Parts: sequence; C-alpha cells; structure tokens
Amino acid sequence: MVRLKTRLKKELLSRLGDAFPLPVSEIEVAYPPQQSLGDLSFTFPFKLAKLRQTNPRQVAQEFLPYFSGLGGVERAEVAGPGYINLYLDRKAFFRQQLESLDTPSLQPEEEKIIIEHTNINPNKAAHIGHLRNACLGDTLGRCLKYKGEQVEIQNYIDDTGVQVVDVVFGLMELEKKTLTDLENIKDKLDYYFWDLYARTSAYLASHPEAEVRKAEILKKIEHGQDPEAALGFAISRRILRAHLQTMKRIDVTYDLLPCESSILGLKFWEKAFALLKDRGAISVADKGPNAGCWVMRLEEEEDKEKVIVRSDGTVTYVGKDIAYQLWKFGLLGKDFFYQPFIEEDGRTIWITTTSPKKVPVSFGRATKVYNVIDSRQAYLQKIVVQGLKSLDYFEQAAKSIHFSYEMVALSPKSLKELAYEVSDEEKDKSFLEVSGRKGLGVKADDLLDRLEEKALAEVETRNPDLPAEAKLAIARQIACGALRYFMLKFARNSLIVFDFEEALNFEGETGPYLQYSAVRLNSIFRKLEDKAGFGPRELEFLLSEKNMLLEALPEAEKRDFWDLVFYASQFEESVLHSILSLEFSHLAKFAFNLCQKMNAYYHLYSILGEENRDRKEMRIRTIFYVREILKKTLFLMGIPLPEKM
RNA sequence: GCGCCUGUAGCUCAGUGGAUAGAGCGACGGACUCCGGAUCCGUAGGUCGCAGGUUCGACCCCUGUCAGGCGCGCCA
Repeated sequence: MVRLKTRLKKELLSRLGDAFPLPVSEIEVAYPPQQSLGDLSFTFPFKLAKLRQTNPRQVAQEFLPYFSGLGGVERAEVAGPGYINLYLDRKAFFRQQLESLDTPSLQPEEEKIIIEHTNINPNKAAHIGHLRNACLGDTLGRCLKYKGEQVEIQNYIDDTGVQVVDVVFGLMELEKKTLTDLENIKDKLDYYFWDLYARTSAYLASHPEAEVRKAEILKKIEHGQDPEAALGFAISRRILRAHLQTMKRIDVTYDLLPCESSILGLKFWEKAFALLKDRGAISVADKGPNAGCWVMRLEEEEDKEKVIVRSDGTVTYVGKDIAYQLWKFGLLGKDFFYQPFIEEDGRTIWITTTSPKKVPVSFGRATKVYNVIDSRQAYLQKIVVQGLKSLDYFEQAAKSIHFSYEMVALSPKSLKELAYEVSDEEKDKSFLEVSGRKGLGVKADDLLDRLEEKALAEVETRNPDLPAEAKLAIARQIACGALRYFMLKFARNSLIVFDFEEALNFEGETGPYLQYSAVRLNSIFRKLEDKAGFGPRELEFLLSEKNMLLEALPEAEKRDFWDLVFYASQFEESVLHSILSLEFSHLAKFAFNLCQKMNAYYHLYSILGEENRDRKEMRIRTIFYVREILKKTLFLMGIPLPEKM
C-alpha cells in the first residue's frame, strides 16, 4: 500500500504539472469510510477551494480528468462535498500484493540506531513495569529492523549505584551473610532480594545512623574493595542473569549490556566533564543552595539549574548518563572493552568491562538513539539532550529520542490479591504505584507463571492427547503472546492500572485471540493437504497462476473478500505509522482488526467444503495472503505462533 | 507555584482536521449433524469533562476553565 500510494502520487504529480498550485505534501491519500465510496480518497479539493474561494465540489470536478487511466485505478469519481475517490483494479491489486509479499517496501533512513531499554536495577526481581518497558523497546527494535534499519539493543546495568549498596547493606548487616552464604542460596536470587531490599529500605528509613555504613559500602564498591565490592558484583551479576532469563521468556534479548561500573572504571565521566567544561556548558554555582556544585541550565527554564557534579566532587546520575549518551553517538572519544556474557541459541550477549580484551565486535557510533524510559524521567532526559546541545551536537540532540511511556500501577483489587497492607495515606488512592523499595508489585516471573498455568489448563482440556512437553511449550507461547499483546494494546501515554483478571484473559482483544486466529488458518491449510491433497506444491502453483477469477465470487462475497484483503494490505503502513508515532497500539489494533475480519470471513465462506473450484481457489489465495500478513504482524509484536492451541 | 500528560459507552480503552465517533469486557438474545466455540452474529448502551474560538469541516488545532495523574533532589 505504501508503494501504491507513492506511485499514485508521483504519477499524478507528473500529470498535473503546473496545474496544481499546492505543495506535494498537501496531497493526502486517505481511506473513505465505506467500501461503496471507493478505496482511496483525495481531499485536496477542499484545500484548493479555500485558496481560490470557490466550491470544493467544483474543484474536484475540474481535477477529475487527471485521475482517469491512472495505473491500477479502475475509475475515479467526485463524492460528497468534494472528495475525489478512486476505485482500484482489485484483481491487479491483489495479484501485485501476493507477488510482493516477500519484498518490503520500507526504506531505512539511518546508518545505525541504538535502542536502550529494560534497564532494571540489578538488586531485585523484575516486575510488570519492567515488562512494559521491555515489550515496547523490543517491539520498536523489531519494527525498525523490518524497516531495514541496523539496530543495536542495549540494556544499561547500574551495577554500582546506591540500590546495589542497599542490598549489600541488607545482606551484610541485617542478614549477617558472607559471599559463601550467598553462593549457597540456590533459589531464585532475584526473589530473595525482592524481599530483602524491601526490608532493608524500611530499616534504613527508620535508622538514619546506618547512613555512615552505607556511605562506606558505596565507597568500597566504587574502589573495588572487598568484601563489599565482591558481594556487590556477585549479587548484581546473578540478578542480571535472572532478569535476562525472565526476558527470554517473552522473547526479548539484547546485543550489549553497558555497565555503570565500566563507565566509572574507564573514566567516561571525566572525559565528558572535560568536554562540558571546555564548552562552558556547565559552571560552578557560587551562591544559592547549589553553591560549590557544577550545574547545567536548561534552555527554556533560565531560572532552574541542575546539579551535575556535587560539592563533594562526585558525579550525579545525569552526568553519567550524558557521558553514556555521548558514547552512543561515538562522540566521547573513548570506548568500552567487551566480553561475552551469555552465549546461547547461536548468539552472544556482550557485556562491557574495564580490562582490555581483543574481541571481534564493536558497539556504539549510532546516528539515532531511542531511550525507552518511563515518562517520570522526562525532565532528566531533557537535561541529557541539553548536554548534547551545549556541546553543539544539535543533530544528535535532535536524534536523541526519549521513548516515553506511562507507568504500570496496581488496582486496589490486585493489592488485595498481593496481600499488601495498605497504609492510611494510600487508602484513598484509586491505584498505587509499583515500588521495589516497598516490595510492592507483581513480579514478572509470577505473572508469567500464572499465565502459563492458565494456558496449560486450557491446552490440557483442548488437546489432551499431546505429549506433556508439547503442551508446556504451547502454554509458554500463549503466556508470552498474552503478555506482549497486553503491554502493547494500550497507548503509551495511557497509565495501565494492572488487574489480574484483565491480564489473564484469553478471550476478546488479547494475544491468544490473535494466536488462535493464526493457528486456525494454519489448521485449514493442514486439512487442505490431508483431506484434499492440496499441499505446498499445489499452493505454489496456484499462486503462480496469473489468472484469478475474482468474478467467480458472488457480490456479497466479493465485498467481504475486498474488505479483508484491502485491510491486510495496509500492514506496512501500520508498521511505519507505529514507528513514527512510537505508538505500537496501532500495530496491535491492526492485528486485532485483521483477525476479526479474517475470522468472520472464514466463518461465512467455507474453504474445504466449497464445490466451485474457482471460488475455492480465490478463497485459498485470500486466506494465504492474510495468514502471511498476520504472521509478519505477530512476529513484529513478538507474539509466538503455536502449532496447535 | 511552574512544566508535562490524561479526561470518549456501566468498566477498560482505540480513534492521521474529512463523510454516520468505534472495539473489547460486562449485560441480554442467538449460531450451521461444524475448515476447532480461545470463535461468530445480533440488541441495549455517547451532550467525546465544561465554555468560547479558528475552519467549508473539530473528539482531534487555539484560549480559558474544572477534575485527576506525574515531574520540578547535591536519589537513581
């Protein structure tokens, strides 16, 4: 469809020549609200009429002749108050669509794109908020790759910050445990620390004197002194592995894990600091509450200053982030060292390190960067971009995209289910923020477990004869599909108030519905082969046959056929739209609508049982086309396609 | 106080300035001796928070206003 629209515009423009006084961008190709009004719709007569102060319908009439005989267009007519509507040559259109299934029409625009997502502090288990982040980031990556872009996925690991310090404190001071004790904890370590982190936070809040010990731990971790440093390292690495394991369950993976320890160890900040100082981008505040700090000012808010370096000389989180962002664009003049962290399924996840290693990989040097971070961090992201601007990297600043999304919160009902004790001030709220510090949240693995369990029960009743292993594999795919669709179906600015019942639903607008639709399509093809001997070879032959008898279909069916096929053909447009608006709920809606149309279609028109050969062949082409589009859409959303359901 | 976001059916949410505002859930009523009922079809349900403005045309843009959320740390 993207291809057709561009071609039509181009053809039209060359015909119009100077007769058309408006810029090309004003030629908008839309879709009429009903099939009976045509397939494509031009609205420029309205704009032109305004310019000329005449009647839009008159303008439309005047330009109508230019539309006759356009390639692939059957006829054009003026409709309503001044639209020019096109009716496509359906047979030619469908044939073209079938032929170009394997050749995407989207074009890459960047040399290299980095997406940073997930970024879970390695001191506790992943929760539903992290799942939303990972699903959005991963889907963006899949879509950009489909578009032809070179994409690198990074998951930033803050392995030295105060959050890790907190759990080291908890382990040493509250639990009185050593490194050996830690190694003897064989259970899920991320779960263990979920509880310990919450307990430690509560303890620290009520024991201010503990701050001294905390500061000591932080210092020792930063300077690599044991046992604190070794403990911090052991904890963060093991929890990181647990996180990667969790993300693998929803088919999310990474290319590189940049660590804060590397940024500190390799003195990235010192380099960035020198650059910023040279440019005068940051300055020492000589008075006010920030006296003695290096601060940066925001362009729009002159009165506000953000501390980058504290009065004790240590750098804040934003400072490190500016250095990291500079590195992503290859502007820092320094690089990490790398080593493999996990090697499986034929691919390697790399991690940064401070010790020189010879490796056959390189990272960074992107021309565009997406940071998938929730909307609460908008202010900080703005400062990072400001850092680039103040170094005169305007192009990179413009291509530093904060992929912002709203958080996942908990409904009162789910609080009850989690047996969370609500404090008085929390009582009146209609939802509560997930908080690792409070130990309040739905752990990612718990949710996935419950989804799997429910899916497995369904599979047991529907496919009791399958081997246990196959049932489990299917249940996992369904759980993944359910979760990913759930995280994608909401617009990113929509706050998700998490509710178990809603998230565990497999009916209606859900991932399993999409999977089921695709599975049913596959099942029809399987039956075609088993019962009618219509296998891959016959299918290939049918598709290569140029002559399709669209006219063999009755009028009503022709309309339904076209409605389905024409909608499916808008797939790439939907992908592009999602990328441009960073709104993957569009893609989710597209998939859902496509399935609805598809399900209604095959309900109405039998494929296996159809006696008339021409009709049967048209229907096979149709469901084949839709299946292929659906498969692509599911893949881009990271929703697996089970064999059976 | 300032900044950003949100307000659409009972609930949860979609909705490129374009033609009659749509889904799902829930409710109610149905579906072929059937290509799998995780499906399909139908019914009910709307002053698109409110008030102005711009426009040939506004859920969409602008202004104001009300309500809710989130930011505005020498935390990350």
